[in-house]
Amino acid sequence: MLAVPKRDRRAERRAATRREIVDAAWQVARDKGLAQVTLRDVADLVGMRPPSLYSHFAAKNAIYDAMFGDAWTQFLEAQKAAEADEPAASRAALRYYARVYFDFAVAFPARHELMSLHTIPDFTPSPDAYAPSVASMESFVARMAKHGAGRQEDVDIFVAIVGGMVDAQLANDPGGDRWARLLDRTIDMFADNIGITDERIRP
Amino acid sequence: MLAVPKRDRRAERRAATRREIVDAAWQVARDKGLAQVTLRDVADLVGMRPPSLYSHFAAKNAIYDAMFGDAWTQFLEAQKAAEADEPAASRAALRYYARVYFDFAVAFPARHELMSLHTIPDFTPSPDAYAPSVASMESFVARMAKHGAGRQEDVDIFVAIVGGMVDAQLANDPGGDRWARLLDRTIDMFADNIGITDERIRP
DNA sequence: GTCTATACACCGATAGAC
DNA sequence: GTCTATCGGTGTATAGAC
Repeated sequence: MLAVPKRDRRAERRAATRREIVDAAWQVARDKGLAQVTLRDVADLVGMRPPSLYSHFAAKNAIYDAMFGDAWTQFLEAQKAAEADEPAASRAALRYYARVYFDFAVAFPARHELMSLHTIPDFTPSPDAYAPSVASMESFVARMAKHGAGRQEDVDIFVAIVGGMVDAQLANDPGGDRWARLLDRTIDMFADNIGITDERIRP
Repeated sequence: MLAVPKRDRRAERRAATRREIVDAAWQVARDKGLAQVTLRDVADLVGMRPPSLYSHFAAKNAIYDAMFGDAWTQFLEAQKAAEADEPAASRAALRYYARVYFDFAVAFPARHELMSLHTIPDFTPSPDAYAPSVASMESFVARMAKHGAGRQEDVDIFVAIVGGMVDAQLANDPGGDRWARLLDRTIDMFADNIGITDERIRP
């Protein structure tokens, strides 16, 4: 027997307020940096006093937790949206997966810092917030497997080198393209190692 | 005309106290994390009151700055010490460079965080503290050039993928060897791409 | 249920006595 | 050079107004 989908206006309002708070926290993170998010700044943006945030989140880290889940959900959607233009050829597909992740990360460094670096003291994502990250990884592994790169070792190397290119770009040439230009060639290195025989970029 | 090297006992004592403070800060970073270093904890370890630290460092970030220079000086020395066992064959040499950096970074995560990630808010290394990092990079580029991998693009990719392996290891398998085991194969990918023809590890 | 007012402990930093 | 005292700012907890 199915539950009747009765609307709960109170719950809707609560969820909307939580959304407002998380969005405000994103804005502060974008403007001042992830670690510079303070409850006072967030409260100012949503028109509350700082302690009022505790009616919606148990602690500051609970806001980070919601942001973490939010960020991976955003990437999951970006991943799904990117399916439409996914190339059929294996080498081109690998380049495309790397580019989708790279561009997503570089577009919003504070978000990438929260998603991938473990830089916020005493913050560990909850299982709920971690779920979209796992879903994204599972979807990614399935696609890698289609191109003969689904072994854990292959995926581990791919994830590490793409992450390394992102971090090098953000740390050493923020706003530039010094490592972005080298991404295709780096993925070709990987594709050669896996044994993919499509056309490639010469060093 | 050479300056007479006259000893300055006052300056020596000052330098020794600075060393004590920096070492205490390293210990706190090792025990609690880089961002968890507080002036109170450092002062406790050296037997001072927190404000007394300001007689030796202008600000907390000045301590981080000294640690940054210290860390890269340590790596510079590790690099020099590793020269003795450097393999002659190019592929083996590249693997060796990567391993020296990887092991150094993984041995002390908080130090690596300070050296490579830019995770401390409002901290930018001073030119003085940056100098040993530049010296280390110049020495590294010269060695890469000996093996035909001295172009900026080659070095950029090498640095990014080794850094990516380190970060993946520390973030996803701290204390383990899931990415450490894949480092040689990853460097082989790079060596193949450069056109080095020594023996290699098959995927 | 939601928000405010108040308070607390801790942080980096400064001023001034000794 | 080191101390005490103190400042403004932070995350957090709680009592109570509405």
